Amino acid sequence: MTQATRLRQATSALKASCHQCSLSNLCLPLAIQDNDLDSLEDIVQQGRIYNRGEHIFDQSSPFRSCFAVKSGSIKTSIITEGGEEQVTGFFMPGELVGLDSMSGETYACTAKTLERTSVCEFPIDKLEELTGKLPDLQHHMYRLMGQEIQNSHQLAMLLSKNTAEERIASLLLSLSSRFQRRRMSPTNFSLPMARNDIANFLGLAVETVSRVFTRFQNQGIIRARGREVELLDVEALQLVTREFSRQGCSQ
Amino acid sequence: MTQATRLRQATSALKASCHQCSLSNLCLPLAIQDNDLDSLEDIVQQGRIYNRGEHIFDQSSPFRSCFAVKSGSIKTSIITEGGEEQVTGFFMPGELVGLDSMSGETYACTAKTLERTSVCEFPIDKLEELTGKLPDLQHHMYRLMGQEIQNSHQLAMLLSKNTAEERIASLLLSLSSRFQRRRMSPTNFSLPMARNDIANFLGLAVETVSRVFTRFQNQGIIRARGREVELLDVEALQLVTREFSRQGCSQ
DNA sequence: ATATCAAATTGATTTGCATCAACCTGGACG
DNA sequence: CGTCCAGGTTGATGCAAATCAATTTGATAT
Repeated sequence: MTQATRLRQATSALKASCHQCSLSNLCLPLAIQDNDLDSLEDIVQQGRIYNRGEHIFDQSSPFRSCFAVKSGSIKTSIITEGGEEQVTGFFMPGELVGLDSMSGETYACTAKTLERTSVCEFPIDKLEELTGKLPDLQHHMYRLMGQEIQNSHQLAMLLSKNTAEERIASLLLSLSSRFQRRRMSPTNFSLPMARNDIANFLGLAVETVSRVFTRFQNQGIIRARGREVELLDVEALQLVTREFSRQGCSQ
Repeated sequence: MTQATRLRQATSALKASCHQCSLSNLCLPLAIQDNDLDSLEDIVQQGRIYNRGEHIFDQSSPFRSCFAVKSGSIKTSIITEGGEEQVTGFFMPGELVGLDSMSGETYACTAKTLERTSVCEFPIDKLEELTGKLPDLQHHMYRLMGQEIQNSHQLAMLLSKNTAEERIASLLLSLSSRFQRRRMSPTNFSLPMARNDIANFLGLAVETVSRVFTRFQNQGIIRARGREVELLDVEALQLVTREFSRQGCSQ
């Protein structure tokens, strides 16, 4: 092993090994032929490990990279001039954070870890260069960004048309399916975020979130103690999310 | 003029002339060097003229193209299983419609004209191919999609944190600045959409929109008669949008 | 002109959730 | 072991906006 190699491995900006990553079927490698994976590995940087509550990047600071969650979880939020916070998303392993910032020279939001979290960093200039060479990767980026727009539209719809119960049921189901895709239990999981974040994300007061949780619990739909949640009746939850529209087209 | 040329010009899929288009400083050409403009013209199709209320594309139908508004205006909306509509955006000349659909094989929303409207059509496969060749164009697409995500986050914030007055003031100011960028009066314009669409977009009841309009009118902030709007006191409007956060950080 | 129908306005009442306030719970730490 | 404090729960009250209901206005056709 040369000194240079040893040095490179010692720096914090280690190359990540997408080849061996367990998330390669969720993350960017998903879009890439095996023989092109090297070129992705060439640009990716292994980020350091963050403790709970640390900032990955801050709103208004220079936009340099997108980040893929490797383990742990992240919340993104916008801070208004008045100091109000609006949580815009929660991100789980394999998901890409920072796409909304592609519109400018600075980050459009702040990304904060919800627990001990590790990430992979994709410097945006190199990523753009690479997507120019790999049509499949470019296509995947478009897909991801399109999906992000849709998610955001879904959130807007939830906020403008649905009751507190419907919003919370939707969030629980969304988390459930995302845990499932990551080969974790879809009915028995630990919420990565605090009630406060849930409330903020869903446009509710903390008290309301709390009340809905206990109401669901009393109805036997879920069992919750702190952040530990068990979905006892998924169908009932799905029913809740559609309650509004069911009334709209009854008879 | 050869017969072939004459024929080509007679078909509905005429090539658009981006070179001569007055929107070239707003639309995709914005991102392209003059000498590359030809390659954009090669893939763009001049769409037909649509009357008010016609559909440009429908949710769940095969996703083929993005559309740039040439004249007129468009609203996009999602229809839920329950038949509920949620307006997700309004689009003015030079703006690109359909970016949210890049995530899948079908359109994620329905695009409907709000008035007599003409569009340019960009077949998505050709557009992707071209963005692979023109880094500036690719960069611009990323920017546009990132902006779309941000817009949607802003909307979510508006819906979850702001009062009816604040939402409507925001919309009026957004329209105002967009008219201004198009060299139309920022204080004197005609709303392209009905009260109903405004209400739906902002998560309000039509009655509330109506009431806020008259309240603003009585306060001398605007003058409105049907769709004709005059902004009499822009500063007051801006103040309304910040009222919430001002209270949050007073003292 | 007049009829017709959708869009918009205005008023009265209800309601879901925010807000205010008090109290619990559990983990960190001296 | 008790203290502290943030995070969470529960209860009482108020309010902004939805809903229900009735007109009015405006556009299009007859």
